[in-house]
Amino acid sequence: MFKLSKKADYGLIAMKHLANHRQQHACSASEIAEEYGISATLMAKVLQKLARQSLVTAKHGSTGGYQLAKAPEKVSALEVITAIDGPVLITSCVTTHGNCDATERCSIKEPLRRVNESILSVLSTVTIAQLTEETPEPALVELKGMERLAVTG
Amino acid sequence: MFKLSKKADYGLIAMKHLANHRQQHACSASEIAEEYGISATLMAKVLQKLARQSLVTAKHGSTGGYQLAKAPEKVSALEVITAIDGPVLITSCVTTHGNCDATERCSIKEPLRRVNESILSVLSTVTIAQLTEETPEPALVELKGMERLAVTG
DNA sequence: TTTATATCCGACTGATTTGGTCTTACTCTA
DNA sequence: TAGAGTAAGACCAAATCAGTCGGATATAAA
Repeated sequence: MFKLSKKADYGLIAMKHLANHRQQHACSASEIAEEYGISATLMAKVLQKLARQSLVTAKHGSTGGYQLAKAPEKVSALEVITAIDGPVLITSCVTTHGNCDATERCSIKEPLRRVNESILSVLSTVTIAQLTEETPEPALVELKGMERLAVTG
Repeated sequence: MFKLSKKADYGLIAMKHLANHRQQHACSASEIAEEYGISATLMAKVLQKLARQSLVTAKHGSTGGYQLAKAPEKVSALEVITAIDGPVLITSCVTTHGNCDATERCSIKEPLRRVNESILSVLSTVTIAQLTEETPEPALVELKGMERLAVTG
């Protein structure tokens, strides 16, 4: 398939929640989990990963919880996704070091890499602050040559 | 994760191969499979799916094989991918009918749907004909507001 | 200092998906 | 008619993923 893992989903939801409660107290994992009907331990695990990548700060102790480490306008969706799922690579051929077992034979590696970069750009353009239902801007990207093709999906 | 299935990969490779041998005879599944070091039966399966979606035409008999049903400039990568893997949906929340189990609580459904559409646009812009190593155009898409953010990946 | 609360971390399990194979039937060409 | 090839579905094994559990650690309050 071609989709985010549920953990990445939860990560985005959590980040959005923290952004909304930025001014207030730190939010505990169970508090966020309860609000969206997600297992508390699973949400904790997701938040731990985000903390390890310094996207959120964890505060220990009885009044502890999580808070955003940066302003929500400074955090992209891509950062959250890679923090949880690792690097975003659309094909097995396109790895970080750029090789697959059929490097010489595979004829579409380079063009797919470019497609991959385009998708990275889309994801890095979207910030946590923009993840609201009432985003004013309807289109996030404008495609070159879009008039040639209609979106078939 | 966030990547294409190998079958979709193989589908793109096969389509590209058929595009390159367009003028010549029809290519059998085993011929393509051998060239790229892929199992023949697996490649056959992939090609069968493509044939069912009318992306390629199958010719039976001893001189049979597969041929492109349309010009390579008229077939987008998105068509090939959806033919093999089904509809492209980046999150579990974003389904074709548009619901998940936490519809009311989930606060990022609509923005993610827009991100999804952007990715669909990217994939639908790329054609089989463009899947060559020596594509003249370096950038496939141009992003609105890209100057605000650098690609972190 | 003790106790309660909360995060942290790694190991573990069960279910789902996916890559890949095999078998059988069908279709066309020579 | 025989051979080459496709068509289609069942089938298996490996990898991945969602979600859980338990213990360790750090903080705050009594």
